[in-house]
Amino acid sequence: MRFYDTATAQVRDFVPLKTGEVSLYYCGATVQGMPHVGHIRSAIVFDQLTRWLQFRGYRVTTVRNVTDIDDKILAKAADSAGAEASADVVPDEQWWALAYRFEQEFAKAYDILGVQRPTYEPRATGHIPEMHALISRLIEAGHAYPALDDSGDVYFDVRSWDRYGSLTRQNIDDMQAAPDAGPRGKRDPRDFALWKGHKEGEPETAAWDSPWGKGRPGWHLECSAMVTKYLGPRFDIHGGGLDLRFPHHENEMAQSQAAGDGFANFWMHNGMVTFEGEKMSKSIGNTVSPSQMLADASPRVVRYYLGQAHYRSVLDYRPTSLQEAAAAVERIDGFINKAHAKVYGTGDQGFVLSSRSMPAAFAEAMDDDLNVPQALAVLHDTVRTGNTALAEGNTEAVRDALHAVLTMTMALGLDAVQQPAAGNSAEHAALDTLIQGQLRERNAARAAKDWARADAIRDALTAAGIAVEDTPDGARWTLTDG
RNA sequence: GGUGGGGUGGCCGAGAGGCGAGGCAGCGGCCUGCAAAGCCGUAUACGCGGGUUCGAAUCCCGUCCCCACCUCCA
Repeated sequence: MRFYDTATAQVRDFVPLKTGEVSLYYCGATVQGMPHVGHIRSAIVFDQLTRWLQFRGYRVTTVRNVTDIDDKILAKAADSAGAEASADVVPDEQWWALAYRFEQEFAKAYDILGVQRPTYEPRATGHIPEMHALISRLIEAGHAYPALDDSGDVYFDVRSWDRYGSLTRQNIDDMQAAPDAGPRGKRDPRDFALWKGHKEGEPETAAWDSPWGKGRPGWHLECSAMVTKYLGPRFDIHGGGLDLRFPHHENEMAQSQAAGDGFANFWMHNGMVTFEGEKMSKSIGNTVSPSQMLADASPRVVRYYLGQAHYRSVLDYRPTSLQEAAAAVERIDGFINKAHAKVYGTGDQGFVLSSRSMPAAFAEAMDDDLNVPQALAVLHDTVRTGNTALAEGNTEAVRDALHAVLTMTMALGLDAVQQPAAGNSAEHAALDTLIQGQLRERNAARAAKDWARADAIRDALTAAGIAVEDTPDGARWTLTDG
């Protein structure tokens, strides 16, 4: 198994630090607003990674943080005072209530799209003591200092750490300084805040006591403190969006290593979702939310769409994208349904993920830096083989293809999405009874070569949203919707 | 200015020296009473200009364009 490691800029063999176990940390959301599809892609990518590692037999410990305190959360909560209620504004909302409200929106989207819950999902505000400890270590080691003014901030001393910039292979002196950084009591404009002193006007609830005065944590520090707490000073993989490479991940790495922690063995970054060629982001305002996508497509289709490209490539969203994904998913599902009926009849057959049913080419693709597009090509090839077997009535071959297809969809997490209620419900059974009656009548008409009557019955069913297909084993019906 | 990543057929999207991944759409055919679904076939694809090689989308040189990061951002 090998992955691309951002820190070394190459694909390297992946060997876990502890045999049989993998520790994975990936950056979750700053819960300052509604999730958009870019956030969700990242979660799906690392979910695919987690599932694949699990499929390969590793015990995976996954940590995804929630940044529940930051400038924007405080600003938005402040803005909500006396504001009109709207889609994502609750008047007079406390910052912590706002953060939790959006945290739940993210959780909802993750759940619907089948993103496994991480082993731990720590919130920044719950780890203040760990952060203080890390800051103290850095100050003692001479890599951090309290602000030279009276802001109460504590900064990381970039010049004191000669490996600063190594993650992104940048030279400090070549970097552009922040536009309006100002002196702010820093030794170097690129020094970043580990601890932010409490400011006039900020709520008291957003300030914690510390050896350096009241304040709140800096963003980069949170992650370092939380990774170490849950995964130890050295762990296997640190993930996140490509946009977090700098400064966020660079700073995390600098402060943790300067404090003496080994930190991540691999850095994995997912590509951005763009909309008409431009990065989807809250600041540009060109975002598409998961709920918008889910209004047009089933969760399975959305999951397929967001997970189909290679994780490191840009995924450009276009209006027709979901329809194309839907057609591909229908092709897969059409085979699964027909094959299932052929092999197991109407009875439910529990299916267990098994490496024996996994085509070698699929596994090789996944092992090779998670090459999902190539793995999907294998999946589609298997569907074709299965469809041919179905047409030939070769039940053995249909069963093999079905098992292979189910295994692959499970490995990709496509089976984990919440499906619309169907299948075994009483409603479905009632509907089936009624439709079977119609189909019997249609069959009688067909036997009598009364095509007009046969087609009228089919047209009526079609109009009701029920598609009829004639197969070698008789007519089948499916709901057109979704 | 610095650092990364790209430009592949109508669209999406893999590959990275030698039988044209896969999906979507299109066209032709098979199947069908007709459909649907499925299957088969079908494309002078690799930004541009040079070069290396028996052979280049893949390597080298040059060149144009795009995106991301350097400021909160998955």
